[in-house]
Amino acid sequence: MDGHVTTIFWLCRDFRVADNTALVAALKNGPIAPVFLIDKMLMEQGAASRWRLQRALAAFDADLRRRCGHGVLILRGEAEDELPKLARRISASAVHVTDWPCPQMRRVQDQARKALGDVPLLLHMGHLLIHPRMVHTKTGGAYKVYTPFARAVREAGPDQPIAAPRRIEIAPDLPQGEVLDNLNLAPDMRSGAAVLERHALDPGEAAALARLDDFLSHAKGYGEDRDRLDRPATSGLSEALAVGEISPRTIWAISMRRIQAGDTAADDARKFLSEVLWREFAWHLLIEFPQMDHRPWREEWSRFPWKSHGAGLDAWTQARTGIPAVDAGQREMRVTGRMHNRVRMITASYLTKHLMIDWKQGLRHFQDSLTDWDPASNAMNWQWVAGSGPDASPFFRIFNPVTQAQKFDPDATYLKRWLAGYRGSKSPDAKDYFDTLPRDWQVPSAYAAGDDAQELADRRQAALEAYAKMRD
DNA sequence: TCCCGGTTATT
DNA sequence: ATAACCGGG
Repeated sequence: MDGHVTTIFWLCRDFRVADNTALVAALKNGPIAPVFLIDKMLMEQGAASRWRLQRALAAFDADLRRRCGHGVLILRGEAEDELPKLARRISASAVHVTDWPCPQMRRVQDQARKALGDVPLLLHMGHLLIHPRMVHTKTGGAYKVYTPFARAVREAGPDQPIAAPRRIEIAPDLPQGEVLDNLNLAPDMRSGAAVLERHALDPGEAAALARLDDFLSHAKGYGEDRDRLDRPATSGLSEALAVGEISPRTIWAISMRRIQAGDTAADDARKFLSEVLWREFAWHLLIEFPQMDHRPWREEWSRFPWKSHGAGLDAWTQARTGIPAVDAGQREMRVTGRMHNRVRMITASYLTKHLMIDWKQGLRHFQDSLTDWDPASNAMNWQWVAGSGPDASPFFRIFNPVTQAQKFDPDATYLKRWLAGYRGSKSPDAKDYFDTLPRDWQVPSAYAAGDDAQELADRRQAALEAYAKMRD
């Protein structure tokens, strides 16, 4: 041993230098080969989130070049092939990976580990606030309810984030990889990248930190305003968290510091942290129950008579249900890649309860359309809305999409923003939507207030009856 | 992180 | 007349 051992730093998520335990561990013994893989798993994830991930990769690559003059080695291929090949070529002693603890990634890691043989694959958990094995009930099981889970995490106290490495040394003689500027990881994106681009938030680690700082400086009112469709009260950090441009530990530490210093609205900042804990809860559930994205968490829900396809689903995905809040939300998502959180609940409730269509169909549509797609949050929240998840709302909690809009968007600002022509709206965002439309899509010609009340009531009644029957 | 229809309290 | 509250689903 000469004291300088080359290791592979396999970048999967967590595109950042701060609080990156995999990066620090890889650098400990010598130079690194920072590698990102364009593999089957990546190309099978949703188009919008893949588009967003490419931006995260580009930002990280630029940051790395600034710091050490060398970017990320981008290889096309499967981990089980590419990692052993690279390890042999540069005589790497180990592979350190930024873990992404979802079932798809676990399969990729297992195959890579086998193929790597004597070269160990070392997982570093930077995607979560706290390791799942550190949080369990008194009887040793996983938490199944949010509130005690959140209390347990708060009491355990998340670890402090670790500093960015001072110096990043890159291994010599790396092979030639893909050229970042030539990559188009999301050629299949339905709305087209040009529209999304116009509405995109800045990618990258520095932008995420700046957004957190700015949010905490204006957090007052977040607790109530976060539900308002017409007020920009949220942190806007969901994309950055999904790709790991900022770590939940960093969010936790900075928020707590500012709460203690009296430098932010404490109750609102704490409410924000409780939302970060919902994300955490979703990941712990997915790790405990890997079938979370395709099997009902409560077994009895496999008996529910979901419809799995049909005209209702097309109307829902194509923003032509005729229900203003539902269509507006779908248009917002199509144009920006994001959807207001409450509108996610409203549209999801309408799909599962009024249309009685299987939540897995909605999960798939969101997975393909959201730039902040997160496998754990998406699965948990769909099951929550459908009624089959832990902490689930009982099925009879059916959102009324009309009264929800009246309550959380009293002046119809949000609806006018996304529905061209709605109450005379001429919003540019609403017009952007038409740029994304395939020729064969129809657009509702008008939204008449009140016409849908009876139909909503009838559909609600039908869903309640199906629920009662399921429970017999 | 609900809806709805009811009752009671407040103007 | 309407807001605020309540209980059952």
